Amino acid sequence: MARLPLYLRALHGMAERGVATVSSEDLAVAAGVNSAKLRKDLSHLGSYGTRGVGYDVEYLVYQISRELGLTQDWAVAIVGVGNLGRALANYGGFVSRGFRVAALIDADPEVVGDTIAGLNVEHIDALEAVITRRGVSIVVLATPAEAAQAVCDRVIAVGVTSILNFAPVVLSVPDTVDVRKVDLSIELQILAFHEQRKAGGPLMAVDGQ
Amino acid sequence: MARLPLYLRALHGMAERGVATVSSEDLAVAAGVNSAKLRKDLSHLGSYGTRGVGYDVEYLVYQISRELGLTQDWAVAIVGVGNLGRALANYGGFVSRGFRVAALIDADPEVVGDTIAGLNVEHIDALEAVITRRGVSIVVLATPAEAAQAVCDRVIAVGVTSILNFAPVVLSVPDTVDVRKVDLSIELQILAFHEQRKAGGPLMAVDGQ
DNA sequence: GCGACTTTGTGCATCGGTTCACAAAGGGAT
DNA sequence: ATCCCTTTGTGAACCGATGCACAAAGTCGC
Repeated sequence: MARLPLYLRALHGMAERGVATVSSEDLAVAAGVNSAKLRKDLSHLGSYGTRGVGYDVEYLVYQISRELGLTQDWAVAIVGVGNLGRALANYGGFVSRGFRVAALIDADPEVVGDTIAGLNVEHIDALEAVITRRGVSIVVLATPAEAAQAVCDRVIAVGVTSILNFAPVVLSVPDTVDVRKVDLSIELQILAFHEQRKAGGPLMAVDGQ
Repeated sequence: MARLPLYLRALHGMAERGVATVSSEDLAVAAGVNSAKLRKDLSHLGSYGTRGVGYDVEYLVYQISRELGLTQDWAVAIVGVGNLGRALANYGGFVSRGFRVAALIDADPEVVGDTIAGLNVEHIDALEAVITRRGVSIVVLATPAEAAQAVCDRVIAVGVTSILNFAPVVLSVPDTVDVRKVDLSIELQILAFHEQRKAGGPLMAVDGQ
């Protein structure tokens, strides 16, 4: 389920604060979900709590981490080292959760060779070689929209099946490949939509007759 | 609906390529959705196509833009000018869709006073004043997790009701306020989860007995 | 050891969204 | 003008997710 990372984050916070045991109700509040939903998620995942007590925080952290595959180390390549790619390379949230930025790749000769976040930026020509050699299994696309599909095709050709796409295009991929999309501009547009609703809905413009 | 921005992007591309009219089927493919869903979305929004022909691209662009509120100019403030905040400030995708970055705000005296993307970074003490004076209606939170809730409370207090949150925390807000969350680390965790599934599911570890 | 209380796990009803499939509507050719 | 072909708009079945409510299970105090 897509909510497990949310639970995991809440649990990590509790573990740090020394909480040993937590009820579904409390955890649900911390994660911002319904408690029945949370219990169903956890039961579906096979983990057991103790009736009358709750869930053991440590044990649950371990179970969810294992389910999510965070007990292993994932090598991530970031393609496209513009402003966004740079920010991602420096983002601390990746490392802390079992993800390791293993390669930075760009097409701009101006950028290739630079050192960012301790990594050497490599040329797009070496894309396939770098991915294969470093065992990269997840690729982050932070390229311009025009370049995204081509890069996508190339990384799929060398066996990558998980892609996080920041480029504002709909990637076409075989259905053996998972793509997750983050489009910053779309998020803002959705907010603007709701904001406008609050302000009284779309104006009653005299439409084309 | 949350899919309107997707349609809009596809339509913009078509308009640029000189396409005058488009069928629900073609547009659905371009946006990566089912054609019946698309037709239902569009009909629900009140726009009309022509049976036997399809939709007029220009007209549809206008209708959707109006529905999303993109005919007006939205002032956005970015709070937290770290790597991510900087990337967002420089991101071209905002401006091109009716969003204007009207303010950059940070707490770090080292950063305050810098000019980024043509804007002066202002101090967090001036948060309320800046938001009010510049007519900011959407706030982007790119602060560390610890600071997010406090900033959130302050901007809500001066009337902001739309927040785009990049900080990895669950914000607690009154339900008159819309919050959209983008958590980069969670996206990667979901990919890792699927990736692991493909590789044969969680290992059959000898669990705690 | 026993009873009252707490909390999990889940059956069931519900709900919203998705998809299918088709009738109604319009365009174009003859 | 009429017929056929294309495409929309939507009724209805379907599906998964959600939330309620409760029985089963286990703890804690006495």
